[in-house]
Amino acid sequence: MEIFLDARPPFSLTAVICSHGWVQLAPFETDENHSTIETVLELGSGRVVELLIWERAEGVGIFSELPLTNADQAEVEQKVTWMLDLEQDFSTFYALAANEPKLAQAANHARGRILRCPTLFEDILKTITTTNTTWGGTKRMVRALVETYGAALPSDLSRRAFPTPQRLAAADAEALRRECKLGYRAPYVLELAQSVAAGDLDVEALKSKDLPTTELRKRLLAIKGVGDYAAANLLVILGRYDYIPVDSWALKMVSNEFYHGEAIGRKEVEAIFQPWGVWQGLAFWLWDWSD
DNA sequence: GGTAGACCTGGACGC
DNA sequence: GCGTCCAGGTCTACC
Repeated sequence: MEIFLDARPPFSLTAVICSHGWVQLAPFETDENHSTIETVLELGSGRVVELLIWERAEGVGIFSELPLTNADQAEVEQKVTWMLDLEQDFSTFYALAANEPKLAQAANHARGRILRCPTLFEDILKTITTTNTTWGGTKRMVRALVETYGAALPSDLSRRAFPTPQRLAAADAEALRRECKLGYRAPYVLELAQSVAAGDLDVEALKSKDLPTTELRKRLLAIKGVGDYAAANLLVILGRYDYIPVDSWALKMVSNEFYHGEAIGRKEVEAIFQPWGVWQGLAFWLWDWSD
């Protein structure tokens, strides 16, 4: 069956797909032109479905081989709308960016939307697996989590959804360390999964626009394994751009672009983008570093 | 508030 | 093939 969703213009699915490396992490898949997203999703009903998302006039189409109940369809619509940030309005940022040559193409290419996972739980876990490792390591860890603990697609048992908190909560730290090569992150992942599964921590509530960014950051930092970089990365994913995710790559890029390659720290990065105010994280994210 | 050391893995390198 | 070194953020203890 097919579902159609509208997006606030300008919109480009390819721009969302290429917004960062998330599409390379299981269970996301894309085609060689980065024009579609395939993913496997475990729904609240317990059904596991495969979704194919493509761009169409004014929005996206979603294809599911399995027919969906009304409740399943509503959940798919809500999750895809969130994942692709279909309702976001970037007109204020585009007006500011038009005066900056390194950002002037943002509006023309409909850049700004950052690909999200269906749940913030998944985004947090994936962000933790990006810390203190290489991108190759991140991809291995996430693939192993999906293959070991994700629910299988009935029509193709080799394809799995990202594990729910409940599934991960039933694991033990040693197994996560051994099977998924999470290393010292294993107890952090387990603690988060168990807190969410037990209902002690409602991470999905952090998607709320009512929470001030400083409070939201405080709550993210309270999660074991989430430090300054991870919190800023998650804030950008959540559509809050007041902080810059400063990692070693950021230091290198900003140093080369603004400080003649000198050794710099987080404060120097923040000083460059501070004039962008509530948009500084997005200005940093979309900056054209190609020179 | 700032700093040092430990955490863990994989890749690069030298032997 | 083996051992060593290093890169990558966060946590904890300490000053």
